[in-house]
Amino acid sequence: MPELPEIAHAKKFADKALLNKKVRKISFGAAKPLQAAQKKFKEIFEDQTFTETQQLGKYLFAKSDSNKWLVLHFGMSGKLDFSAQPKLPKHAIITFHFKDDTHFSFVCPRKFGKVWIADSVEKFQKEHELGPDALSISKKEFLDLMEKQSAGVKSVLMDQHKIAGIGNVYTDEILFQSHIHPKKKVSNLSKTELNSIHRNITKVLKKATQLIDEGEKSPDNWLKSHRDEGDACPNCKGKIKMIKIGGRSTYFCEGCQKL
DNA sequence: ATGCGTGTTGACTA
DNA sequence: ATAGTCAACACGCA
Repeated sequence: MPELPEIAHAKKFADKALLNKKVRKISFGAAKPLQAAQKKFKEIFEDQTFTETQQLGKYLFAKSDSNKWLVLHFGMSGKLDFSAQPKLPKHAIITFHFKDDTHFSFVCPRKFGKVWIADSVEKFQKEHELGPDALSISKKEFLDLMEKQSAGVKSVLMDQHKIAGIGNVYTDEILFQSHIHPKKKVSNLSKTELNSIHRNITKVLKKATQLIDEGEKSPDNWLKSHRDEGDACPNCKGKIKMIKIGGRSTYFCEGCQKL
């Protein structure tokens, strides 16, 4: 589920399913994702009410009346669930039960996700050395940041310490729409190319969020709809290539994306 | 049935 | 500084 657009959608889901309801009880599943003791979660969030959510990149925050924040990172397989069924979803890591017997769960089959308790979003961001949210970064900030980078452009865009929120799939999409090869060194990018990347970060992430909210799939002219080696490039009809960058499957079009 | 490769995450090692 | 490995599970395919 887990890049900025998916988390933005999850935030809206949490606004409806979690906020402004008194938490009567909390239950737990696998322990690995929990970054504090079960007892702590109970002490801080039971008999309290969540009143607001925030997002920073791939992280979702929910503030409780106890003045502490619940922080969720979705890993590769995290999702939110809300239901009135007595049976909890499979792989529920932490579940908040309400008075009317409904419950809200953070579900994470592969257990790469994490759940923290934090004092504030700002403090969490600082402690975890997270960069600015990909949708809040201005063109000037972006250009200043990129000026200091020398690595390949995909690696830089995916680095959460530099910009928070862009993952494997949307990095490929942003570079595809910017007509830039994922291995091109940031130091070799022209001003025009940097501007194009910044514009496409905003464009792709906003559009993707809107599509997810509406339950629509990605447009056919997006690379995201063609993440398959040998598939036809929606631009030039050439063959989509797959290479590995930092261990991640990277899809791109050799014809459209030049080094 | 059985086993293998793959994948939207990040942290760590060399 | 970049590449490789790992973590844990579901799924598709041979």
